[in-house]
Amino acid sequence: MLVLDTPFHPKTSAGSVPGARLVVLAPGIEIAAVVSTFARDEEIFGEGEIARHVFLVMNGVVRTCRILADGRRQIGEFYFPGDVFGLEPNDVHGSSAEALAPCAVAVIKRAELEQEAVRNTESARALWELAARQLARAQEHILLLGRKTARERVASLLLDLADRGDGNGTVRLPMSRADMADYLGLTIETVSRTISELARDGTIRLADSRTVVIPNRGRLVPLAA
Amino acid sequence: MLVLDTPFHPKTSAGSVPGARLVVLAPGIEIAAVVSTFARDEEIFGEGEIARHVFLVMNGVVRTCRILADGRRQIGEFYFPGDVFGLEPNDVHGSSAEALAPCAVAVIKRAELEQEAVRNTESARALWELAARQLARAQEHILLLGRKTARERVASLLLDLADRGDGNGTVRLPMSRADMADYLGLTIETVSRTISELARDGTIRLADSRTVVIPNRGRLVPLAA
DNA sequence: CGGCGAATTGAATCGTATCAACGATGGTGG
DNA sequence: CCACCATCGTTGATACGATTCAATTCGCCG
Repeated sequence: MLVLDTPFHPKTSAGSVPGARLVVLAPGIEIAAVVSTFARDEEIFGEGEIARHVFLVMNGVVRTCRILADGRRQIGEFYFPGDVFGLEPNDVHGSSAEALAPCAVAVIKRAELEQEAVRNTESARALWELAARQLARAQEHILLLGRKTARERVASLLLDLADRGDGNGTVRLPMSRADMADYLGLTIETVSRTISELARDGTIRLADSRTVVIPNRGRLVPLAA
Repeated sequence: MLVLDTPFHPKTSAGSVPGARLVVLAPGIEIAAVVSTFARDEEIFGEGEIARHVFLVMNGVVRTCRILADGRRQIGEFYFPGDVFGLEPNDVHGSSAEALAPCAVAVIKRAELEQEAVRNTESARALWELAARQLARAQEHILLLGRKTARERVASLLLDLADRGDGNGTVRLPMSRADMADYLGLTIETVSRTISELARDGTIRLADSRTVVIPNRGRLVPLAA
């Protein structure tokens, strides 16, 4: 369940929302939010819950999941600091969201956001761009799941993580092999084997199981397509 | 290539756009558009082209595709009359779009649409909902591609098509087995075999290869999960 | 040091792809 | 109008990539 009254000391007061601060949802949208923290694997919202809020990752990492009746799980997306999640067209969340690692999340009231979009044209536009950008990422994910081999999927994820990290050639994997597998539509074992193969090739190097060094990005790129 | 000056006799004149009519992009967005027609397999826009327009299917069916260097193809979505496609966060189309069957498409200038969103708050909201709804469909597609078996994928598609069609139990498949395969992340042969199996079970009946009768929807639903 | 979850590795199995042949369908031109 | 050809769909045999099941190993925390 979502905890809104987590202890928190605001830097700024936003007036209308008690205990709130202002956060930058996107270039051009500054809005009142309450920051909540979540422990590893804690649920932020569940599939089917009423979507009263939109969320912004402050730090840590979040995953969204869908689960089939027999337990098969698919991760829709990983969200890093600065990313927005929980945008919904309906009033119900289509996926659940969980903290991959301990994290802080800005919780924005949907009603608040919609008012902001009405007040400010720039905000409305930024909001649309946010949704459209996520759609573009989803299309990339669809291509990966529909048509790429295990090796290509793993290479694609590593490159994506590298691009989202701090430019140097070292990628810290914030998620377990299980999370990678459920994102990539594979099993834990296949992900593990594939990473081992890439390391044996010399395409990557494993400092430890969660730290990948990419000595030559140009060598990994063709493997991702 | 996109043909904007296709011969067309407008029902209404929209003033600012010559040869244009007004179309309903979504409940609450009425906007000027020029209707263009496309032959089967004709490209409406290509991957990487500047995204100057947004499109509304008037009749016929459209598919969006991504192609890998070696020719592997993934269909992102099928669009039916009333559906909007070509929404892009960047200024470049991330997929190509082609007419699955001969079709008529309303072509809306992006600039025009953005002006409308600025003028009218309702339009801005509807535009956001459009993007978010497509995102929800993409998430469903991701679950299908990442975690469902061939049988579940085919069953899911048939149900989806049934729900989008005219309520009775007969579904006309507007696309080839190849298109179904590229949407479902399978091969033509697997799609064909799976449909044959469902027919052998009695779950569906094939009037002809493009016409599926679903005598008992309740029997197909559990097969889709 | 012991124990527990995460990750790796190996062997056997299974689902889907691939390769190949054949049948059905529809459009075209003689 | 019908024969022809191209395309689409179906079906069978085989191959292969990823999964499953099982056994260690690694890393971390008590």
